[in-house]
Amino acid sequence: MNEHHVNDAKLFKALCDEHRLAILDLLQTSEKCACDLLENISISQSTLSHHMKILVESGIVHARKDKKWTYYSLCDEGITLAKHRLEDILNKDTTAYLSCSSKENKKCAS
Amino acid sequence: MNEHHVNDAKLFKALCDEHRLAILDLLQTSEKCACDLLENISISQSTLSHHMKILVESGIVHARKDKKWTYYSLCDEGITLAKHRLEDILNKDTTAYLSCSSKENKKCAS
DNA sequence: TAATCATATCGAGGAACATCGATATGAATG
DNA sequence: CATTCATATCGATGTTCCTCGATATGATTA
Repeated sequence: MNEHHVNDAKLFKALCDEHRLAILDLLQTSEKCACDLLENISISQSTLSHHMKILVESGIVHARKDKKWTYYSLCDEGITLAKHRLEDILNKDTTAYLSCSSKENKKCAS
Repeated sequence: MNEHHVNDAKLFKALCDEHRLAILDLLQTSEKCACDLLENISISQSTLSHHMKILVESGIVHARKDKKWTYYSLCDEGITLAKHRLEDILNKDTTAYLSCSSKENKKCAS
């Protein structure tokens, strides 16, 4: 299994949960602390903390600690990377070198 | 919970598995039938069929039946949609109207 | 320094998912 | 028309993930 695919799968797993998408939505306008997010999403505090960890580890969100609070914001670098990875995965290769597999024992004529 | 987030989560779930990413990689150069894909990925036939169903239902991949074979290819419309959804989710809102929540009982000064 | 507040971590329960072998379906072939 | 081939579906199993309450941590406040 290609290691890139494993890493890309991890990246997109951060976007697989509806609560995490809602959190990203809230972060679009500005940096927010955990208590701000918690006020707007119907999940427990421990669950929010779990989701924030996944978002931060994906590189899409940045965490900043100040006094008692942790502030979260969208991270430009992670976002750019995610977009590029999606481009690579979904862009058709227009320089295709073969129209089908090169195996000789193929029974399938595509 | 916002219905858009539920739908977007479904879309990105299609990209969450390393085998599905490997399949998309194989489809970049050209349309492939299931047996072509099976030759290049170390999973069982029933598992491949399961993954293809998820990819097709996500709209990213198109399936075409001809005689005994099913041919799969990247679907331009689904790909465009996926890119747009990622843009919407990850693009910072530069027309932000508020720097923080408007709740009055906030204890957090962000 | 005891109490309170914001957040993180832990452990458990349950749901969703990937995987497989067995089997079904439906088309081609001898 | 029985067999083979390509793919889909089913049912079971193990793993991953979301969720929660309880608790830990670490900073602020009375």
